[in-house]
Amino acid sequence: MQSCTVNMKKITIYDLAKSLNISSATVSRSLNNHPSISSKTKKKVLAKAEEVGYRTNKFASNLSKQKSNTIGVIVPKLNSYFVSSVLSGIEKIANDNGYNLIISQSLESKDKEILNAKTLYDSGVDALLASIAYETDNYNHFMRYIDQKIPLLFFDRIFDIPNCPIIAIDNESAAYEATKHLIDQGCKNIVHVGGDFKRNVYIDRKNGYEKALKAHKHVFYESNCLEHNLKPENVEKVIEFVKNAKKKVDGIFISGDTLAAHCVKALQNIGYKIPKDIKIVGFNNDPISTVVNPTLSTIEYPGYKMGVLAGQSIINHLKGNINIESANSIILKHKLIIRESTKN
Amino acid sequence: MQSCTVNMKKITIYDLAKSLNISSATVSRSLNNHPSISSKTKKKVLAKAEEVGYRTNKFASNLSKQKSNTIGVIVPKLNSYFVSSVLSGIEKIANDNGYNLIISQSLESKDKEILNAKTLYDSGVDALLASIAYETDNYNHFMRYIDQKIPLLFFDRIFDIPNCPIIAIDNESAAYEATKHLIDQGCKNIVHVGGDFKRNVYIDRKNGYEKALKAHKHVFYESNCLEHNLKPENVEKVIEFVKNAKKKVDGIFISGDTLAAHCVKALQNIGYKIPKDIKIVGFNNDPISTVVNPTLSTIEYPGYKMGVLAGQSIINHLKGNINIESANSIILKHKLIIRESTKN
DNA sequence: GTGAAAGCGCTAACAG
DNA sequence: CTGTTAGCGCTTTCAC
Repeated sequence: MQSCTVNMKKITIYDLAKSLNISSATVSRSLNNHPSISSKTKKKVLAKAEEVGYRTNKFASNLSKQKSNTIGVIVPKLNSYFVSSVLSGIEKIANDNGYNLIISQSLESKDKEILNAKTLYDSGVDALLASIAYETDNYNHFMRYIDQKIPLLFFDRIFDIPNCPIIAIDNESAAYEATKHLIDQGCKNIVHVGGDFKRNVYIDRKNGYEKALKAHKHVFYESNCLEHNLKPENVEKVIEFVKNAKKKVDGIFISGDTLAAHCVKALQNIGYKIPKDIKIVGFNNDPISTVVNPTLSTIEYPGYKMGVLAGQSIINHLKGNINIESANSIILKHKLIIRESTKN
Repeated sequence: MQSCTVNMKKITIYDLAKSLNISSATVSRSLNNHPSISSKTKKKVLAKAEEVGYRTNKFASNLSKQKSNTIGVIVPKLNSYFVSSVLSGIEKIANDNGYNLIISQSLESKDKEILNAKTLYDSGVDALLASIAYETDNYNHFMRYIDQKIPLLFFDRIFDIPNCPIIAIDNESAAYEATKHLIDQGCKNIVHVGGDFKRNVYIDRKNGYEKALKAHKHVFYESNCLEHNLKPENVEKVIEFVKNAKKKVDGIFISGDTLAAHCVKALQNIGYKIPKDIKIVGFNNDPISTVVNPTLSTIEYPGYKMGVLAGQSIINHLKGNINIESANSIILKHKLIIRESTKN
């Protein structure tokens, strides 16, 4: 590796062409491994390029080719265990396939999401992967992608747009299993704490909770469903609810491990025994769930895998391996993990 | 918001120019809010642009302007609480200032980091923010940025390159404080578990640990320093060490909360009382540290803030507000947070 | 197998 | 205040 200490001007294919006494077209073709170039010239060009440290100018190339080798990603927020697992998977696949990732976060704001979608469009991303914000209630801002036939895939927090692939888990049946597990363990009055019930993820889970109750001859009370942003700061709301409940709460299904873990601690602080008095199931299988005492029963939520599949799926689209019209929905398997917080 | 269902061709400034009977230059200037255009024409152009759904082509613009409004980021790995906090901060600032972020992860591999650095360079990032991989042992692959005067900033895992700004915390004194705290609490034989001691972050902490011991008349043993990748899977190594230690271990300073939390649990499982038998201090103030029982004393490590500052610093450079030659190092304040795991 | 030349869409120096 | 024009660096069609 030569360390180039001279502050050299950026060199172009013309420079290469000149110093080799060939045309810039030949240089370009050689660099792109075009079949109709003799391997001799190719070698010559490559060697020279290496020698002088030539690096292609992607703007020019993209402008000319009208594609960017870049995939845009919009997530609700970056600093979440689940999201960063997904991103890690996406990045792995993208990178392995020579794609760059432009990542932006909506911070759960619809306006920011709209802006992000615009910016990424302007940036000429070849495809967009999105997981939508709490606030977002329509998909107008994504129509541009669809109109321009830019592959668009939603993961986790999804919209059901015709012909638009999605990757998610079956939140409803996951919630059903979680709730059923609590029922099986003998819980008589199970409370559900979920995120914004406008979002597919959370309304699906609520529905699963409801179905499980009804399927097992429990009464479903709307009032037993707490809508909550799932941040640990708000653990008090849950605690208050439990304390003030007319009928003793003996089971809680919470749509997030971090909050669940904090609930465990907070409930213990005011004298409840977990799992004896109250059994708790979380969601996500965050690392936190194995550390809290008692360890937390939860739903395994395959973030990294979701990212990998999202990446592969969109890249397949881009490479034309899959007919983009045949929108495929991928539903990943979840898994109920039973730990101490629901033991009998 | 009009939903354009027709699959329209992408429109350019020439289209706008033609339909308004003005020159493309005027359109361009209007779009960029150039001072020397009458607000009347500006309005006209903007209106038309909005009407027909014009979006600027960044490749052309970037090619012409030789800048991309894009900042590259290389992190060791995406799925870490600390990293995602930093990224969240960077993204916030970048987005507020109209910059895109291209994010890539080295997965702690030197080769991948080199490749990422190349790719981002090719992608024409205006600046690069990097936190280096475990494996990386030289900065040749960053020289290109320096040669081309592309602002380069290291955060957290840093290299000391002349004139290259860094943002980090004072790991040595943080470790010193953590160790001193254990000493103050009466620990007589304190073990240190750190990451790869080649990395500044971890060697600095080790040095801080050593200095604290020596400053307080404790003997420093190299053999009491465990080099470790800090993944919870390897908690056994720590446990084995503690069990087999000739002199009873009564304090552990661990360079990461996740591992520390798992150590707490694992040690409890084999009969140790925390903090009575062994006191433990972690690092990072991850959410996990407040959930483990006993809660974990740790060093607060301001990830989000680090990201914000990294973003601001690099954007200031880019905007020319700060002389790029005056490389400024920002050392963020850390804070020892005392919780139950070190109580007496 | 290689070269010439016309773009890709936008910017900016220069002219008016 | 606005228009003309020459690039930015690469790709690609059409010739040879």
